[in-house]
Amino acid sequence: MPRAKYDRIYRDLKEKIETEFYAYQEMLPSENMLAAEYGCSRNTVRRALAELTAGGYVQPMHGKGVRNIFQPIEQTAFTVGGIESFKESAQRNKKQPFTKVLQFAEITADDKIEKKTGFKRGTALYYIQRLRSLDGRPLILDHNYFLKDLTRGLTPEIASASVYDFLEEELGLTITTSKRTLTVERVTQIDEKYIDLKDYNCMAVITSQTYDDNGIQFEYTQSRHRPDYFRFQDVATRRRGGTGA
Amino acid sequence: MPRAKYDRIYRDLKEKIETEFYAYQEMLPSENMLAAEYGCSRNTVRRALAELTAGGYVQPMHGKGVRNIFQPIEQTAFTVGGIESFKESAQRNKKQPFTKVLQFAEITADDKIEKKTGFKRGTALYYIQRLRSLDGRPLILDHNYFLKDLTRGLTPEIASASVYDFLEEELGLTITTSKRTLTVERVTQIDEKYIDLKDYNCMAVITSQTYDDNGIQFEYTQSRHRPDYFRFQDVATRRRGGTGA
DNA sequence: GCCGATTTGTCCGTATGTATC
DNA sequence: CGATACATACGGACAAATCGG
Repeated sequence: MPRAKYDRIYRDLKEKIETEFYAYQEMLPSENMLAAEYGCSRNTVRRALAELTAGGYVQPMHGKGVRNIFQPIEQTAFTVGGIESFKESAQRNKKQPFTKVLQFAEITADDKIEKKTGFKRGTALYYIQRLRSLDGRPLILDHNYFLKDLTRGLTPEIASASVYDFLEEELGLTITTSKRTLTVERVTQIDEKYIDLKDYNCMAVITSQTYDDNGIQFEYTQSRHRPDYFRFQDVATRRRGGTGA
Repeated sequence: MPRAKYDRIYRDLKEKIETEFYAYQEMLPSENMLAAEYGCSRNTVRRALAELTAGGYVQPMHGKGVRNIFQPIEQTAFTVGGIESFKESAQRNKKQPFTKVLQFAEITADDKIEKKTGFKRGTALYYIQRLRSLDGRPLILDHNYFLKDLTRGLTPEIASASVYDFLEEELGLTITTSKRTLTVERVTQIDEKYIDLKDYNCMAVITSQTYDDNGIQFEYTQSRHRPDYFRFQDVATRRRGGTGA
């Protein structure tokens, strides 16, 4: 698939920022310069810059220019960022991933599951429980609920490889947005059974509802991380007034 | 301050979504309809919709329309979202805030502080330690480092009221972006001294570097939350290919 | 302080592509 | 196939902020 022009510009600038072609705190060329350089309109450059801004790479300053504010981070822990499969995250963190499927079942949502996951009572689901290891060390316990209608054909084999690869490449599902909530919860017996927690008595927990490009929620996941190997990153921009986002 | 047109449209649509004028999973009017309705160009509508999309309110579907995917969340814990002062967060969570200043000092950054906060050695800083309570219950311990150059005039009195109000309204500072990292850390003696942790032996920790509109980092904060009253929310959108953001 | 050049911010109208129905 | 809807891209206009002379 040929990429959109703004996306190529975005990637090119991102690369230049990450490799410090532009230094930290340095000004990028003006929008007009970039437009000339890339042979496109100013609007197209602005679109690429907007995405860099949202990602915390640059900071536009009215009347002055656009400043590079990207600083590389040290990667000691397992860093969670955008919507990624475990395999992709492991790759980005340069760790060897391994997945063990602990449970694989087809279930029907009851009232309790509806309240928890958002799937209506009576909906057919796959329920998967997996233990994730990085460099041989078990760190994450995943509980997944997948909407069977949209993920038909899931098997334990796929669950131990990559569900997202299967959904996107085999089923042609387009994963779009994910609403995530991060909390800290007490360890459960299952946590203790599979993960070496030292003396920690709690886990970092990410619960997420993920939607496809039709706006249909096809996944609910609770991902329980060993606390000392967990790190979540985020860039926020300030919105004044209103009720707040 | 007169608001931009796209911002008024954004707020209006957000309001209509939150009050369920548009039902969950309902289609919004088409972009052309909205443009006609608001008396603006389609581009302006698209800008408002883009922000709603980024906030997880709607999901645009190529060739079909724009779907409302907003679901209100229950607010049992203290929910952290965008860049907000403690006062603003408390308001949004409908709790009574109270702040006790435990320490207030003017310091100079040394190597250790530089490594931790990103402020260069030799930089003049304010260091503030505060205990935050909601509805009379102490829940959060904040350690702030403010760049003195940009926050001159800070006092313990301001620290117990609202630093952000002071910075924005008195000093005219414009707070723009914040890079945040979320981890789970062991409790410290200070945590235990001020916060009733039951038998929890860890805290939810948000560290953030905050920038003004000149791209200057003026704040480094470590915010330590009692785990059972902590909740962090986020909406992510999927980016395929590349190295991943 | 003023003026003009530069730069980002907002908004418009239009054209074309692509997906859905 | 045609109508509708979102996606991308262009070019232009003007506003607002900044900076140098």
